[in-house]
Amino acid sequence: MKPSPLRDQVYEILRSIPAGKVGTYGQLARLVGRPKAARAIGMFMSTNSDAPRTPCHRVVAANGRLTGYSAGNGISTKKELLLKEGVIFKGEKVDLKQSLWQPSI
DNA sequence: AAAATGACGGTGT
DNA sequence: TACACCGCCATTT
Repeated sequence: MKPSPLRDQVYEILRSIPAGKVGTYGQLARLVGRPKAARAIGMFMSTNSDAPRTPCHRVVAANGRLTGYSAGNGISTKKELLLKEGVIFKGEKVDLKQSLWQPSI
Protein backbone atom coordinates (compact mmCIF):
# COMPACT_ATOMS: atom_id res chain seq x y z
CA MET A 1 0.00 0.00 0.00
CA LYS A 2 1.25 3.50 -0.74
CA PRO A 3 2.42 5.38 2.34
CA SER A 4 -0.05 7.85 3.74
CA PRO A 5 0.76 10.14 6.69
CA LEU A 6 -2.85 10.27 7.71
CA ARG A 7 -3.19 6.49 7.57
CA ASP A 8 -0.10 6.07 9.74
CA GLN A 9 -1.52 8.52 12.24
CA VAL A 10 -4.80 6.65 12.39
CA TYR A 11 -2.94 3.39 12.98
CA GLU A 12 -0.93 4.95 15.77
CA ILE A 13 -4.07 6.01 17.60
CA LEU A 14 -5.65 2.66 16.88
CA ARG A 15 -2.73 0.95 18.63
CA SER A 16 -3.55 2.86 21.82
CA ILE A 17 -6.95 1.22 22.14
CA PRO A 18 -6.75 -1.37 24.97
CA ALA A 19 -8.17 -4.88 24.64
CA GLY A 20 -11.77 -5.11 25.76
CA LYS A 21 -12.55 -1.67 24.37
CA VAL A 22 -13.58 -0.46 20.93
CA GLY A 23 -13.41 2.84 19.09
CA THR A 24 -15.58 4.24 16.34
CA TYR A 25 -14.55 5.47 12.89
CA GLY A 26 -15.81 8.93 13.69
CA GLN A 27 -13.90 8.93 16.93
CA LEU A 28 -10.64 8.13 15.15
CA ALA A 29 -11.42 10.71 12.49
CA ARG A 30 -11.85 13.31 15.18
CA LEU A 31 -8.55 12.35 16.81
CA VAL A 32 -6.65 12.94 13.58
CA GLY A 33 -8.27 16.31 13.10
CA ARG A 34 -10.80 15.27 10.43
CA PRO A 35 -14.06 14.82 12.41
CA LYS A 36 -16.00 14.13 9.22
CA ALA A 37 -13.54 11.73 7.63
CA ALA A 38 -15.01 8.61 9.25
CA ARG A 39 -15.63 7.18 5.79
CA ALA A 40 -12.03 7.64 4.75
CA ILE A 41 -10.91 6.03 8.00
CA GLY A 42 -12.88 2.96 7.07
CA MET A 43 -10.95 2.76 3.84
CA PHE A 44 -7.68 2.78 5.78
CA MET A 45 -8.91 -0.25 7.70
CA SER A 46 -9.84 -2.11 4.53
CA THR A 47 -6.41 -1.49 3.07
CA ASN A 48 -4.60 -2.38 6.28
CA SER A 49 -1.62 -4.67 5.89
CA ASP A 50 -0.71 -4.71 9.55
CA ALA A 51 -3.67 -6.82 10.61
CA PRO A 52 -2.06 -8.46 13.70
CA ARG A 53 -0.05 -5.35 14.50
CA THR A 54 -2.95 -2.94 14.20
CA PRO A 55 -6.12 -3.90 16.10
CA CYS A 56 -8.41 -2.78 13.29
CA HIS A 57 -11.00 -5.19 14.69
CA ARG A 58 -11.48 -2.81 17.59
CA VAL A 59 -13.10 -0.25 15.34
CA VAL A 60 -16.87 -0.33 14.96
CA ALA A 61 -19.56 1.99 13.63
CA ALA A 62 -20.91 4.81 15.83
CA ASN A 63 -24.00 2.72 16.63
CA GLY A 64 -21.90 -0.28 17.71
CA ARG A 65 -22.57 -2.24 14.53
CA LEU A 66 -19.70 -4.19 12.91
CA THR A 67 -19.65 -2.88 9.36
CA GLY A 68 -16.77 -4.86 7.93
CA TYR A 69 -13.56 -6.81 8.31
CA SER A 70 -10.93 -7.68 5.71
CA ALA A 71 -9.41 -10.69 7.46
CA GLY A 72 -10.63 -14.10 8.55
CA ASN A 73 -14.27 -14.78 7.87
CA GLY A 74 -15.26 -11.13 7.87
CA ILE A 75 -17.67 -9.78 10.45
CA SER A 76 -17.94 -13.18 12.16
CA THR A 77 -14.22 -13.28 12.89
CA LYS A 78 -14.24 -9.67 14.02
CA LYS A 79 -17.06 -10.35 16.45
CA GLU A 80 -15.34 -13.41 17.85
CA LEU A 81 -12.14 -11.45 18.35
CA LEU A 82 -13.85 -8.64 20.23
CA LEU A 83 -15.91 -11.07 22.28
CA LYS A 84 -12.74 -12.93 23.18
CA GLU A 85 -11.09 -9.71 24.32
CA GLY A 86 -13.93 -8.98 26.69
CA VAL A 87 -15.99 -6.55 24.64
CA ILE A 88 -19.63 -6.68 25.68
CA PHE A 89 -22.04 -7.43 22.82
CA LYS A 90 -25.66 -6.46 22.62
CA GLY A 91 -26.99 -8.86 20.02
CA GLU A 92 -25.22 -7.97 16.76
CA LYS A 93 -23.99 -4.70 18.15
CA VAL A 94 -21.29 -3.75 20.65
CA ASP A 95 -22.51 -2.32 23.92
CA LEU A 96 -20.78 1.04 23.56
CA LYS A 97 -22.18 1.93 26.93
CA GLN A 98 -19.66 -0.41 28.53
CA SER A 99 -17.03 -1.13 25.89
CA LEU A 100 -16.49 2.20 24.16
CA TRP A 101 -12.88 3.29 24.40
CA GLN A 102 -12.38 6.70 26.00
CA PRO A 103 -9.26 8.46 24.65
CA SER A 104 -7.14 10.64 26.91
CA ILE A 105 -9.06 13.79 27.51
C1' DA B 1 -8.16 16.60 -13.67
C1' DA B 2 -12.85 14.52 -12.96
C1' DA B 3 -15.78 10.87 -11.51
C1' DA B 4 -16.61 6.79 -8.86
C1' DT B 5 -16.11 4.04 -4.53
C1' DG B 6 -16.52 2.65 0.35
C1' DA B 7 -15.22 -1.19 7.01
C1' DC B 8 -19.29 6.28 8.12
C1' DG B 9 -22.40 9.68 10.59
C1' DG B 10 -26.32 12.26 11.22
C1' DT B 11 -31.19 13.44 10.35
C1' DG B 12 -35.72 12.79 8.75
C1' DT B 13 -39.89 9.88 7.96
C1' DT C 1 -36.91 0.23 15.43
C1' DA C 2 -36.38 0.19 10.36
C1' DC C 3 -35.49 2.43 6.09
C1' DA C 4 -34.19 6.31 3.03
C1' DC C 5 -31.36 10.42 2.05
C1' DC C 6 -27.77 13.54 2.25
C1' DG C 7 -23.17 15.22 3.49
C1' DC C 8 -18.05 14.35 4.09
C1' DC C 9 -13.43 12.62 3.17
C1' DA C 10 -9.25 10.06 1.24
C1' DT C 11 -8.01 6.74 -2.26
C1' DT C 12 -8.28 4.71 -6.81
C1' DT C 13 -9.41 4.43 -11.61
